[in-house]
Amino acid sequence: MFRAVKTDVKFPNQEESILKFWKDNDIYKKSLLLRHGSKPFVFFEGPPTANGLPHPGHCLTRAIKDLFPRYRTMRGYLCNRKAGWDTHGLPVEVEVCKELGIHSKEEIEAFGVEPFIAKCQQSVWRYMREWERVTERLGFWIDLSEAYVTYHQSFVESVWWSLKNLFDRGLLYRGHKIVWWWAQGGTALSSGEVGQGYREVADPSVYVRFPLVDEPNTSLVVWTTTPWTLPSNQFAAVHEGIKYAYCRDPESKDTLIVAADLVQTLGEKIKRELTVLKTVSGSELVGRRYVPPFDYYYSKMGMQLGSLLAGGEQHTQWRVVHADFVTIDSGTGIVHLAPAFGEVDYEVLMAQKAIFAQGQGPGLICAVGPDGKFTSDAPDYQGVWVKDADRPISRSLRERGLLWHQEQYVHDYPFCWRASEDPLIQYPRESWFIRTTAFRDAMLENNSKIGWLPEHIGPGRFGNFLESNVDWALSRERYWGTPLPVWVCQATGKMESIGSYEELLAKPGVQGTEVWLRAKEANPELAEDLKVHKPYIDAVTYQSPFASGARMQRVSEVIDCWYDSGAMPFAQWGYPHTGKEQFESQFPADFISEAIDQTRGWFYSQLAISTMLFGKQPEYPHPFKNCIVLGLMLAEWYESKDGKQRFLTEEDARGALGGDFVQKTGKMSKQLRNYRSPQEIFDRYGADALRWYLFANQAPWNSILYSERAIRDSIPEFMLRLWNVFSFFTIYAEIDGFAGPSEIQGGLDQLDASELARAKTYRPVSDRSELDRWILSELGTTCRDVVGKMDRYDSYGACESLHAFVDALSNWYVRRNRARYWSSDKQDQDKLDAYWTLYECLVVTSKLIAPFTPFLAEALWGQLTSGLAGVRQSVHLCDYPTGDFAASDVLLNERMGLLRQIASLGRSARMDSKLKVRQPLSRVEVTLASDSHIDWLVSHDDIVREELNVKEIHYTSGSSPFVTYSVQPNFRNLGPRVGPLLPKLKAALGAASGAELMDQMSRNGKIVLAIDGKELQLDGQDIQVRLSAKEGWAAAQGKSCVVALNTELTPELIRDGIAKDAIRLIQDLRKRRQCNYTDRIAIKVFTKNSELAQALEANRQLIASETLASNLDVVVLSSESIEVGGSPQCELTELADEQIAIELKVVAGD
RNA sequence: GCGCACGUAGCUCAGUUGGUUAGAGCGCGUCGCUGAUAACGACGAGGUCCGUGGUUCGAAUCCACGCGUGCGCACCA
Repeated sequence: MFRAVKTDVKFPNQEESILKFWKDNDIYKKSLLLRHGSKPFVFFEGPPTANGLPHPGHCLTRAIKDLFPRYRTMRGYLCNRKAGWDTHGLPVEVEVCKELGIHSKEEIEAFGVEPFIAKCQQSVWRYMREWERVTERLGFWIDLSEAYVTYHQSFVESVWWSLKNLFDRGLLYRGHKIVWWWAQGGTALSSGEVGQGYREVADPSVYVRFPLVDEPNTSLVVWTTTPWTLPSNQFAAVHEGIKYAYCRDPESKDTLIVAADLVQTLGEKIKRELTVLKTVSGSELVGRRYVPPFDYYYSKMGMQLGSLLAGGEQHTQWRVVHADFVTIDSGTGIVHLAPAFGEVDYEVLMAQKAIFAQGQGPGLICAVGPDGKFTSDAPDYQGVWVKDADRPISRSLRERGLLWHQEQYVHDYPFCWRASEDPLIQYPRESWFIRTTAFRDAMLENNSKIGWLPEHIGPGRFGNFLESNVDWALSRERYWGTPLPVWVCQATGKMESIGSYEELLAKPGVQGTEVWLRAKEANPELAEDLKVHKPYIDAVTYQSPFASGARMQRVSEVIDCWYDSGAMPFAQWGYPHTGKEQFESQFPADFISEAIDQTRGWFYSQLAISTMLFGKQPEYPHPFKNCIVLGLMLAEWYESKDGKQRFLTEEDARGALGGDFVQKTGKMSKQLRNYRSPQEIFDRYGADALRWYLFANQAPWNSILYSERAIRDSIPEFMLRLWNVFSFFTIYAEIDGFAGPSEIQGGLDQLDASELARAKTYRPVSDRSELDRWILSELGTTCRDVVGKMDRYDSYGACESLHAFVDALSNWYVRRNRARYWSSDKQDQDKLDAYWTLYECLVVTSKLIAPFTPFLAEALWGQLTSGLAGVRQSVHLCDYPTGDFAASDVLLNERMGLLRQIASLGRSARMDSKLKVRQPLSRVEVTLASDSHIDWLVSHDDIVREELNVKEIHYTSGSSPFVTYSVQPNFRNLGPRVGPLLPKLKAALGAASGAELMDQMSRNGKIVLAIDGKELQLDGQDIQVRLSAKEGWAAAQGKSCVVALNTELTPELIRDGIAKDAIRLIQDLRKRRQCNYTDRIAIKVFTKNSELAQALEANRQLIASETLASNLDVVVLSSESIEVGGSPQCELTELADEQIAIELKVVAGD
């Protein structure tokens, strides 16, 4: 038995109770148990950091991450969902520093590394509760209790294992790298941080002469925007393929060498004509020696020679070298190289070093200290901050005649994002790298096999990123992170890597473990996991295998926390120390999803690590097969026009500013607080509303507006419409005592059609009325469509399908069928068919929407199956409907679509002629372009008659007085065949009489035309016929039909219209008097107009039955007033422009 | 500066391998329905498909250039 539900449902409240139901009954666990042993669908959770509050963007990723696992689970897969938390790294340290009111490394050291990391460890859980609440409230089913945590010992050891693997294969190395250095803060910054701080500035740029050693009065001219790097010059670079010109400058005694193509540009710059003396190719310049502008190093090493590996000797530096990156886009085509202060410069140095015998090549020259000030190497500038040295250096060059030209150069330059006055410099720093460049091709190949959504990410953004791969700078000179598991022999400097804590303890002569033990003793609260962290792990040393008596000591660095996240596919299981089985069954992932900012983050770290560790075992792609790359979520807010009041909600703006405000959109910003907390959305509209909005409004990779109004608006168009259908069903099912599946003998499970078919009153679909067959056919089509789309990860398309179905169900099936539910015979088979059909639609729909709006689905399922023994406890324990239970009838769908179109055109025609639907009309003429569906339409004319309230309907596909025909070529067909003749053909067809052409076609089966003397035969497939309504008719036209109304009103039609109006008035009265649906009433109508009375009398039967009136009196009053005795049951109103009074009395309840 | 994406109605977005009348929802306007009822529905107005040029019988769709927006990369000396 069904209980009527209210239409004013409060979704948020309903969701809260469903959350409780899920929790109390362990539904999520059951959904997994149910699929025990099934084919796995593997999902990886990209770990969020829980040391900040979750924001709306996280809701988007979490909603998508929930959708597909739920769907696959219902499709019969086992989808484990292990949560995870990213817990290491600079963001955590920064957060703790803020709390402590410190920020430099010295201050951290002073505070103490030990208490510092203890604070870090605690801080990562600060917002855990909020995260868990948002996760749960959104309906994101994921196993939070089994979450992996990147600081846990097992995770750390797993990372160690992988690093040891790379180390042993020679892929993890220590090297110098040029990093972005914040000199004032004494630390390198990550590329992300650097990217935050770019700003446009004007820097001095100088053109400097480098005189050649072996060619008197001849100089190279180089250009640089960082004069302060000149004292550290080591090479000048040219490109072998570029032509260089020897030129004479009238104001310079030297002959100058610059790129030939730049001679003119440079001449214009200095406003003097440069005369080209000769040109040489770059390769002829390579190897030439020059005198650098400062002799701090040159004076000592200028003559230094080194032995070449290839034999012979060469000067170690201050030579011209070739470099690929040299272009003539700017400067002079000759590049000053200061390897200490530029990454590409540094690479050149390394390459040069490599051609010399060990120890014979050039070293790195660096006249600047880590504090960004010149060292004693450059005594003239010692202690001067590099940027402050630009000016004196230029002056010195000018004084010595080396400065050929100087100008301002405007460009973007990075500054510290936390101290925005401090420019960053590139600076050499020793750090650890992973040789990812050796795997560039492998990563590209692996990438090419990944199913990216949208597709262009693969070859586009991600592929490009891989193409320009550089070795992964792994180490961080910080505190809170996975310690780099490399121990160094204090005597020989030889190193080895350790793959686990146990392995470490098994080393000979281990010492220092007591540091941890003592700390733990002193503070038993300390998490056991901290023992593999700084500073405890640093204390552990062992006997060196490389030199007797020497100790092995860990290097001081921790690693980039992105490595942690990229290692999660195996580290989440502690693999290979533990969890071998889980790893093997849960790798690679079938599906992951994050926003596009993870391209260089988690997507890359995963792919790189996986490719390096596992190669082609298993086959590519791994570690993930499919990835939905989400767009960024944007904020929407309102502000006053003068911009004084900003970041308001729409409501607040309206309240505070009247209508005088503007809507703004932009990036979400924690600082600006330009978005509302997801919790507010949950409380006001519910999680399903948010989910549906996110899924159904655009393809997931588009950026999406987090708009409260849009979220609210997404409710009525789908969820509420479905709920109203459900409510309709329950109202009548209760009235009629429709038993539904409770009458079924034997076991019930998922209420599939086969189970329902066992009910006595359930008839085969083929025996039911056409509308029933139609909606079930649409249902089957929808199931297949949704499944096909979801299998392709097209959630947006699936929502479209679901939306269209709910629309058809609500706005056609239910609307056209209402009368069937009102029939007084409770056992009427047609009525029972209607119930069963609607019931089945609702049951299947609740399953279909379960992954999308899990709460609404659960609410529907719960009430549709209430009291049924044996039925699955939750819709999420059901199998997803695939549509194979009902043969879908494409022809029927098409025909019903046409019928709906005809109804719509009819309404349009009525609108045009201002004839409301309640006024019956005598006749409708429908003219169709083709006769293929006419017989069917004729057999269904009752539907259209009722829908359009007309007495008669007439279909034709032949000539019609309401319609003109025009014939057009079928371009798709004829295009390839007649090509260039098409425009003329089109014109010819247009010029001819449409009716005549159609005549010809029906007589001969073809049309023959001569175009440009060429005869063309067109058959039925080659033309398309268009209809249009002739002027002067109340008609409306669609693509393939025209609907025309006979607008003539006879007295009888007018009477019928009056009756319809009367019915409506009485119904309205019933409602206002709060009659029950089943109450019988007695009606008295008072009027002075006898024609009106006649109209009512003539339709007495109809009015009485429609309004459940057991008595209908029409009283014609002759007196002046129709106000009758002030009876409380009597009401004054208007009917057909006449005043009347209606008295309504309830006679009996049902 | 380079790369990737995007640019379609007032707003948010769809638009299949190019096919000649470009769609949806919201908003707006008009109206209807009234036994789902503080719900619902219909109809309508509204478009130089960013611009220019090209390919083609035919371009929102393909190509080139430009403009604008977003994101990423980058002192390419």
